[in-house]
Amino acid sequence: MKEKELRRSLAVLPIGTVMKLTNLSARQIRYYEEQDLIHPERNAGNRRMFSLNDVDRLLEIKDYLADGINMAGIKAIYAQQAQEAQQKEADRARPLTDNDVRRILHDEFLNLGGLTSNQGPQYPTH
DNA sequence: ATTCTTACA
DNA sequence: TGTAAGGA
Repeated sequence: MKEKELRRSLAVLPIGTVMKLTNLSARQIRYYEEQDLIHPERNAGNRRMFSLNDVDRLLEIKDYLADGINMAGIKAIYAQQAQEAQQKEADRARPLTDNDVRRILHDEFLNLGGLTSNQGPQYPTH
């Protein structure tokens, strides 16, 4: 199921198409790029080329804005998501250490006592 | 015809 | 954010 993501990442849409797909003005789209909320590629003629992921991202940005969130807020959201993604990536490559096991066992002990309510930190499964 | 950058009676 | 100007 990785061919799909590859296609969604292909930058094949000119700004005019993206404008119709998102109902955003070229001005707004370029401004969001300036704010590093999106990173469309450039073709040989310096024309911006967007991927389907870029379009989704723009629609997402539009929703956040409609909910009253400002540029800084949106940047913060994506910054955090990027951070969580990196954390997940880090856990993927690092096998559990003895300390990890101890911590996991300790946390489970607390959960059994009903001392906590929600999910605590997640650990690699293999 | 489209899109790009820069700038603001 | 819109829009005009001047080039690609």
